[in-house]
Amino acid sequence: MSTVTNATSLDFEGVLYHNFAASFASTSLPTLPRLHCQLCPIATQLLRPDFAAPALFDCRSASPPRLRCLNFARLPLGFSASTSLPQLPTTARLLRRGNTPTNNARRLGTNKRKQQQPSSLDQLPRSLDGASASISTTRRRSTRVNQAHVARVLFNFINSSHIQEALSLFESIKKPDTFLWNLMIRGYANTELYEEAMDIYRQMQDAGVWADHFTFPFVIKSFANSSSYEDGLKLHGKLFKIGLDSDIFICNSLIAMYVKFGLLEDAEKVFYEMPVRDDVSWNSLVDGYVSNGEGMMSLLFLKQMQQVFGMKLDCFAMTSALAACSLEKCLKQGKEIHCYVIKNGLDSDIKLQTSLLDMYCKTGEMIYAKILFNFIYGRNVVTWNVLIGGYALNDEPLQAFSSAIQMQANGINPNAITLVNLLSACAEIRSMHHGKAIHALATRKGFISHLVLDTALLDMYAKCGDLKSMQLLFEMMSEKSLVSWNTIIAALVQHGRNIEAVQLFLELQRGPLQPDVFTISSVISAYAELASLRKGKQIHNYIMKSGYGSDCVVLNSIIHMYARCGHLDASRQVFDKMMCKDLVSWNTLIMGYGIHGHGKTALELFSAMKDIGLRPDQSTFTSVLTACSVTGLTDEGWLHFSSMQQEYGMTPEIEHYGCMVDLLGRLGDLKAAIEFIRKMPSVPSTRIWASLLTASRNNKNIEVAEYAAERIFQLENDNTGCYVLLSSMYADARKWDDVERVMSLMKHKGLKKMTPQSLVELNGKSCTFVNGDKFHAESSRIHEVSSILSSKIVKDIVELGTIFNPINIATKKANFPNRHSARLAVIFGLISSPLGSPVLVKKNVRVCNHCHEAIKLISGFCGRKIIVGDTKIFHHFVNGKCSCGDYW
DNA sequence: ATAGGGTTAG
Repeated sequence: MSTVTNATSLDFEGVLYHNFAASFASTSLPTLPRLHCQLCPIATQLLRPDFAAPALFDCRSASPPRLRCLNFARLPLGFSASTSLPQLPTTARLLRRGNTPTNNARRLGTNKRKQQQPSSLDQLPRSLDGASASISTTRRRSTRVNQAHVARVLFNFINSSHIQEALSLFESIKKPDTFLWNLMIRGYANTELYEEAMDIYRQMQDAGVWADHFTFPFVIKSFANSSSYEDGLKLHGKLFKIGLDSDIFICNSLIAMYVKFGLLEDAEKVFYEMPVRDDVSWNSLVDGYVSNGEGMMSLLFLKQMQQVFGMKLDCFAMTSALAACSLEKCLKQGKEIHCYVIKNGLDSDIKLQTSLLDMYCKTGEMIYAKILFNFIYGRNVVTWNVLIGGYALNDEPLQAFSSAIQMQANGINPNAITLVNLLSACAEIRSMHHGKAIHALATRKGFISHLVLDTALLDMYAKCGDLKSMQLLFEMMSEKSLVSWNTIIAALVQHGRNIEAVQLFLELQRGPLQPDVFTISSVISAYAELASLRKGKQIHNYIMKSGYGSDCVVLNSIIHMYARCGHLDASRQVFDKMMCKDLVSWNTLIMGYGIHGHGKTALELFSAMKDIGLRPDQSTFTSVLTACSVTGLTDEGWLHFSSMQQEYGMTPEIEHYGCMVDLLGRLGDLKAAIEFIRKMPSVPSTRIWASLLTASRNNKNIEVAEYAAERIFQLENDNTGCYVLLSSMYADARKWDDVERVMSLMKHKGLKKMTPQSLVELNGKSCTFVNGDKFHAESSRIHEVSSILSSKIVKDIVELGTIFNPINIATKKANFPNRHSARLAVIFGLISSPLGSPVLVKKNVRVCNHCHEAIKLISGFCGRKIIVGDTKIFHHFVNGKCSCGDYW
């Protein structure tokens, strides 16, 4: 890719250091040697006698979590936590187990062979020849001795991960017994070669050798990790038949398998029905809840485990519990666990410390995180990655970069995940420059292709607005996950390329991957812009029937979809019925009321939201300020704009400034608007200049319009909307030469004016109109009514000479305002629907002022409510007035 | 001989 080659000469330290030198200088992560017995300040605080560790049950959140009942009632009478608690203390167990292989490869979906560890076992034969030789010597002795020796050799091969040697030896054995088969299956399963493990198991069955209680845990693990759903369920049935379904090891493996398949109820069933449980059984379920997104359930289960059944939490339980706290943003509970960790002297466990650090990062407590980080002994690349990821997540991209530099200064090399975290920091600050540098670095370091890294790159290009690079990279990716698909579908929707988004969605469905809630909510948004209420309702129905009907993310996008389809009541209904409203649900509904000009209702919702204890975020203020600007609530707008800074300590973003420019424009004070833009702390973007252009259009100020347009063209010289708006302003001012100049400039640039279209829906059928449309079955009636209406009520608002150069007026017939698509659609809606019912029209471009004026009059004349939705807002025309207050 | 754990993308 050219984008990569341009930047390959850049080097990590160089690029980052030069660009972030300032922030680097101010960062002072201590490099002092630290004693790990030294108590960190957080610990001191947590251990103070007056620190009341909150109960885990005290999980107060604004929206009640989805909780299933903990079904301890299902347990047989006299149930105790365990009848066979582990004999070994936890630390000893850990030591005994040694370093288990990381499961990164599994999670990344790669199935690469693990690097073979150098053999440190002296008793191991140097080569297979040696092994065969020793076998042939033993062959002379009795068969029993021979078998035992082969078993020992194979055992050593397996334990030292010499799988190839083990296989050759295994294949040379005439009739391997169950133990030898088990060794082979274990060897493959423990080196993440699950397909091979399953293959050996099948061969074992074919050979007619009985599998025993040692065989199945590995087979189940292989099924679980290779997503062999059907095989897994079948195997459970078989275990029941042969009476092995109560073995503790097998049950624990089954719990883990069901957890991986996302079948929590089945995992619970195994747990409740197994005759004996140990800490692994409990921990597997605690972890099962978290990894399936049920953090609250996990914490409750953990509390029960501890309080009711008197189980002591070990490192595994606490790691899962911390993940649950991160997921549910339960800082108090996280601190309680931190407290527990310190009291039990577990603060030397690097994995547990990293989990604690992650919890503080995910709950947004970066100050705590940094203090803790400084006190972690033996920080590794993962510890650093968590910190860097924390900064990226908490809107401190510069800190993320400077931490990466610090990390290297401490002699720790970045890995692919470090770069993933840095890419999200680049995306955050929309810095394509740094994003590309990291792309180049990733290439040089040989991290490409890495599925997650590639996906992070997709996201970075998407957020920085370079959809071309994004699509190019997507096509080049050798492996794509659902997240990769979701990233580009969401990006296309965000950039208004809805048709392409829907096409990709259909393409995705043809492949092996199944869409999830994120895919579905993106596609709902695409349909919301593309299609109609009818299509929207169909999708709503489809979703309610599918398993996604109670998902918060999906329901939020349905709220958005109905609002965009002009059906605000439906949005409200969905919102009211939602069991799990989150901040996004509120933001979406407030925005819905905002774009429909119901500013007061939007503000009422905003206070209701704050009353239940939800803290507004940047998007909430975008919704609130949009509502104020669309409805013209100037005082409220300024009030909320300043409260977002003073009360909530937020830095307003471009969108917020844009809303304020809209408000100033609405007052007609263009000077104040320009002054406001001039004083903005960030560089004004197209969004800002477009607001100024709109303001000058509404205030008929050509000079300011030219100034704003010039700025827009500097940033985006292919902004079609800007050319069109400018030329129509020149037309209104009868500056025909300028009209010609702008239009020919546009033509010269190869830009095409978007064909205005209006869509009206009747009896479940949607009809699209273009300007001067003659192809509709009812065309003649529509034009007839149009001319009657024009002559009766709107004749004097439009003089054709004011919008077309008299010279070529004859050729512009189709574009006469009384033939504009919006007018045709409105009239068709009026004559085809029952008297009194409202008419809804959707436009793909903004409404022109002639149509706006005309539709206002038509609504008064017919006594009908007419709603016209454009790309930005919805105009509600009632009794000759429009909800937008004639400013849009 | 057997089962479970930390970081990442929307």
